[in-house]
Amino acid sequence: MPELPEVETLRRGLMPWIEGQKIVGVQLNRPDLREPLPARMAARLTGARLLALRRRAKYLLADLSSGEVMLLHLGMSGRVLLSGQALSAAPLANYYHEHPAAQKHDHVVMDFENGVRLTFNDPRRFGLIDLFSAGAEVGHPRLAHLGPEPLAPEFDGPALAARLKGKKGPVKPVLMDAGVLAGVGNIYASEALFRAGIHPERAAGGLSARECQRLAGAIRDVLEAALEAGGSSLRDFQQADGALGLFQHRFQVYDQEGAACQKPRCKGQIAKIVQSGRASYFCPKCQVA
DNA sequence: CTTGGGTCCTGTGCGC
DNA sequence: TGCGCACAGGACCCAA
Repeated sequence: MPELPEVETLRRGLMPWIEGQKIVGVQLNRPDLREPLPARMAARLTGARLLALRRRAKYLLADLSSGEVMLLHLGMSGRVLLSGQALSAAPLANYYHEHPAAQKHDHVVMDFENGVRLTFNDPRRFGLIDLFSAGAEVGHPRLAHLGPEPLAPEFDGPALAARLKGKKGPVKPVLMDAGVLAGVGNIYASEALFRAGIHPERAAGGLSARECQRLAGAIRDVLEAALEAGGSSLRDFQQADGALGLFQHRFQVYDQEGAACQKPRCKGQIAKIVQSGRASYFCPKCQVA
């Protein structure tokens, strides 16, 4: 499910309930996700206090009082569920107040001292959990080679141009390369190119400074719009299953093949192509090759 | 070095 | 209604 806005929405949703809380119990229902779970994971987590919850790209990073950092990635199908009596007073509707019965693919369950329970569910198991000492974060193989954060204040047209320089491949898959730019996935790559009016098959390194300026702005705008939708869904949208971190968002091109282009006065029809094995959506009329 | 393709895994939705 | 297949929001690994 998750791209950067979903992960950030999840981080913001979890933070008030687990930050500063001590982990009092950890239940592991299988030894691995995509990779084996960290050695002695339950013992290493139990008794530690979760000091802060950060995000880098699509990774959540939890700083623990034990001096270790827990890294969590949701993969394609990962979800996090919060439950517990402590949430009864919450102004938020989309939490369980009682612990629900265990579901299929509930792989990791963590209980905090305030009674809040965090459940990680991931059918496809492309998710990842790692645990390492804080000093090992810089240089962690999953984090060391990530590109810049698109929501960081210093990310702008020239910064994007520098990342795309010399890249001969089509811009859409290049945008999805986490080493080029962190956190932009298949949905928002298409959405951003549409907003910027740039064809997904354009050579990444061939974009003009002006186009890079437009594209950088479009990436930031679409991510922020999704974040805003996530934030409001968190407050207002009650999900049937209580799952946190997902929200309905109206995409302008993603999964909209055949729909009318939403740009004013454009009579185009959204098209779908496959690039590097992933679906890309665009308007052939206003995104010129 | 880049780039494209295969791979991990389960669930869902579509066409027949 | 059942069955088989294509495809799904990520990201690594490897061959060319």
